[in-house]
Amino acid sequence: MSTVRLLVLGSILRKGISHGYAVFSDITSWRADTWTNVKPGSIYHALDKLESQGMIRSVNSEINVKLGPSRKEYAITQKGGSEFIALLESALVSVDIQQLSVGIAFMDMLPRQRAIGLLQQCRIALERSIHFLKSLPTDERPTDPSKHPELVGIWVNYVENEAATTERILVNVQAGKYEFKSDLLEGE
Amino acid sequence: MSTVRLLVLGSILRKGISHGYAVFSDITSWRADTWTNVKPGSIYHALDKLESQGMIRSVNSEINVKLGPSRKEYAITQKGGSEFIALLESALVSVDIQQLSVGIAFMDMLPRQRAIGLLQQCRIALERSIHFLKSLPTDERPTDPSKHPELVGIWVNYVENEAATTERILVNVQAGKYEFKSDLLEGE
DNA sequence: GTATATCTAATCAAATTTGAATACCAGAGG
DNA sequence: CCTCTGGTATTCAAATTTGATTAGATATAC
Repeated sequence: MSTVRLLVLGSILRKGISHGYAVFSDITSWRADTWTNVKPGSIYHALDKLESQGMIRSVNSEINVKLGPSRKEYAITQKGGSEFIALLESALVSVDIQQLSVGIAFMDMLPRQRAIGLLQQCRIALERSIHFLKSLPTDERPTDPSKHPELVGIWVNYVENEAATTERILVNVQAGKYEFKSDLLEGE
Repeated sequence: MSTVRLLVLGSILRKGISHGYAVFSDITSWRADTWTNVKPGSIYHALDKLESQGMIRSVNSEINVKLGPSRKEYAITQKGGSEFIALLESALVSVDIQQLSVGIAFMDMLPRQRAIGLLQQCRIALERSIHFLKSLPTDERPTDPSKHPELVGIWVNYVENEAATTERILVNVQAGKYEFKSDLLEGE
């Protein structure tokens, strides 16, 4: 699963009503040179797809009429809301750093406890992955690339680093850092 | 650029003559649960494309006739050899860990000095990336996801880790570790 | 000896992504 | 007022990737 749908739904949700170009500039402004190399084409495709699936519906808030050619504006439907949550939850347990990142970006849309639970699951998955990677045989004069010590090393490092990062976030979230949607309802 | 072409060319080069399924099992056996989630379809597509571009040509070494349905076998052409080198060099300077990994897997097909040069370039690019990421503003109560400290943190960590890994490999390669194609010609 | 699982090998339609192109509008400079 | 530049907004064809399916051959188990 790529992150485009999640990014698009999240971006629209944050704004209430949005359109392709706004989603695009949102997303690219969030870029860190590294993650999210999402191209405009993918976004418009995702929008069409999401609309045809009833996840978003087009609205026309004539409010924002200004600048340049006309836009198609969208809002999230109920179904789209559920889809967003589903995608978000699966991103937050992902071992893939791109997905995990997007999950972190939107984790505050979940109840804090739920986010904690998912991050813990993620931790466990990462541990398993480390264990697996460390079990791979290596060879200083590898017959095939898979046995190259540096190659295995890269991935052990990568996953260990991600595990540490996840752990740190988990600790912060558990300690009450950052504002979660749920905090507003119960706390205060 | 994805890594499929590089992986396919590299796999065929290592074997001399190969076919789709062999490339596929090669690649998946090299998997580390993490990288290279390359599906069969992509490989066969890449093979067709590479053949139509004259990078590989089909041969039939009736030598390996055994087991299961019949295969289409391929060998690398001169043009394909150059393409392989080009892809390999660009992978070795990539900041993307998937690409860098594949680059490491095949770096021994370059002269040692060339690999060192490319890894140094990669190091520099990573430093620049770290510098950029660290310059991004963050906010404990972020208005948009890009300012989330954890999100920026993930990427700083990720790139720093990759820089450290690259440095380590560089040191090893400079110290004469691993066998490079070029070593056989000059050394000994 | 015969069903059945498993490994080998490839294909294909559908979905997605890429990259380039198009078009609209506003402001700046001559 | 006219043209050029740059930001806004979307579209589209072509390329690639995905996921499921097909299918041959061999081994296994009954």
